[in-house]
Amino acid sequence: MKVRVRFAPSPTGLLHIGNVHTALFNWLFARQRGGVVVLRAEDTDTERSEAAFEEGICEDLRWLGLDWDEGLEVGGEYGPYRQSQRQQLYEEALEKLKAGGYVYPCYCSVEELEAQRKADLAQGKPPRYSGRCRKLSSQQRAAFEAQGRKPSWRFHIPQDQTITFTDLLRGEFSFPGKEIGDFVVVRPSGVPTYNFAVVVDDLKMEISHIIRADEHLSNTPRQVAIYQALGAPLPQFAHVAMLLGPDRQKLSKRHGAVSVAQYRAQGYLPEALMNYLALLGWTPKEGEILSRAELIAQFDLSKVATSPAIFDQEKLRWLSGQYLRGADDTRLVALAIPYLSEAGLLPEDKAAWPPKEWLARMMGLLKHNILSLGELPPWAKPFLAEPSYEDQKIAKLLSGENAVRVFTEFSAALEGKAQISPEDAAELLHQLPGELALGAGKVFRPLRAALTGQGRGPELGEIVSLLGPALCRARVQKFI
RNA sequence: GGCCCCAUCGUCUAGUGGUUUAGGACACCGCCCUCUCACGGCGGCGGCAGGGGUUCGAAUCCCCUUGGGGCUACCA
Repeated sequence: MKVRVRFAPSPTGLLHIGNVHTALFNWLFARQRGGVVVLRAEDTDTERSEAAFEEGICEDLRWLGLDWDEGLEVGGEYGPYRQSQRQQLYEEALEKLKAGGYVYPCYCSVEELEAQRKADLAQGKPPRYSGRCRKLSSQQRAAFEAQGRKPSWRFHIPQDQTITFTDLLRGEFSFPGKEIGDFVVVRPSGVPTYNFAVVVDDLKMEISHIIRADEHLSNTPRQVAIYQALGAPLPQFAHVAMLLGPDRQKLSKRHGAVSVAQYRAQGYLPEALMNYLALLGWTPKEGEILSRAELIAQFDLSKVATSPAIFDQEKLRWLSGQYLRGADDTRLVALAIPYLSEAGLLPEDKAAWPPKEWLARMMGLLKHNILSLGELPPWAKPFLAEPSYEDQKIAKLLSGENAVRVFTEFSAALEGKAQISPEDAAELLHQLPGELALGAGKVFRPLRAALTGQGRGPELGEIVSLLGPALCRARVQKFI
């Protein structure tokens, strides 16, 4: 069987980390099986759907490296790929359901239904639709129509029917029809509801495997009933566990950053995010830090966990650091530029920027100090701008009793040099304590303070080499 | 309220009846490296939710309880 999976976000907001988690599993599965990934927009919620959100979602998916073969922006033979443009298909499907006697018009207003629902709940009764419009005579229907009421269409589930299906991860399911009330399939406006549209789309698009979060598990029998009414075979279902926040509630805005865009903005590498997401609910046979290709090769849908996982920012940060350290320095320069510019550390005129190779050396050092690019600016400041010396501890180091001697000796040692390698700089530095008859800390700490205005950072020898003898002397001489 | 799903260190998890003094990773703590903070290396702390069964033997199988989550919408 040809593997066709789909990712079907609703464009009502930014790409959510929980959604992208299941999107990733779909993608890994399809890529591994040589299948097709379809991207479609579920925009039947016309109130909240926006074109801008759709574009943002596509952009974030691409950034993450989750490409798709068919659907939004790329087209394909099964289009259109936006539910709002598939009205014709839903109407045809509805006609089939009408012809088969599976649906009936319901004239209840939203207010009436809401009141009934509240009343049921208050009495401790299950809030299920009473089914009263099913028994309407044609005269009664005509009367409602005469009042100008437009009906919604409800799918009837016989009380004695049992709906069964198999989940790839969880086995057999069997739901008695009496647990499921008659549900709306098409609104009075003619717009289909999710449960109906999703089935029509998955069917028409010949989706073979529906891999989604388990919040959809309880809705699956409704969808199965529609498949059956339409005389269609069932796809394979796989309900993976959903992502939770630290408080074990469904991951939401309350938990801080929950959109891909936010992690992107904070300067996480896409491969780090992908790797981390893959580790949530699935464990590789070997290793943890895996490239895209390794993830695809090792992924095993049947081994995906059914218990929910908490999204742990700390581990993401660690992974991000791992990827940063392993990243190519030239690439890091390109990625860092927006953050450096934003912080005012690069002139607007590109011609005035330090050479790319020099910036690459800088990134080669600083990548060991950060976990995301967003943390870069403070560390980069001494290299791209004049350090500030306001910090009390720094000021103390600069005015320490031996500081002037250290600075004088250091400056003299660099005199006449146009440049110096990290190794030579380290060598030169290590001779200073002996020459001055001082402890190493008494020499290096004030020097670091004068050169960077900070008490921490890369190795001093590296700093001296990168800054160059002239700048180093100038910074130190201010305090002599 | 009804139905469904889930349950191993704080977190992600390995584990599918004996090979387990329950393994790894993050976080945390300590030590080493060192001019500092990191990075890196080494070590430590820490868990089978509870109760019944089944079995010669249970983290692993069954039941109950508890806890968490989801669905029950003219949201998706």
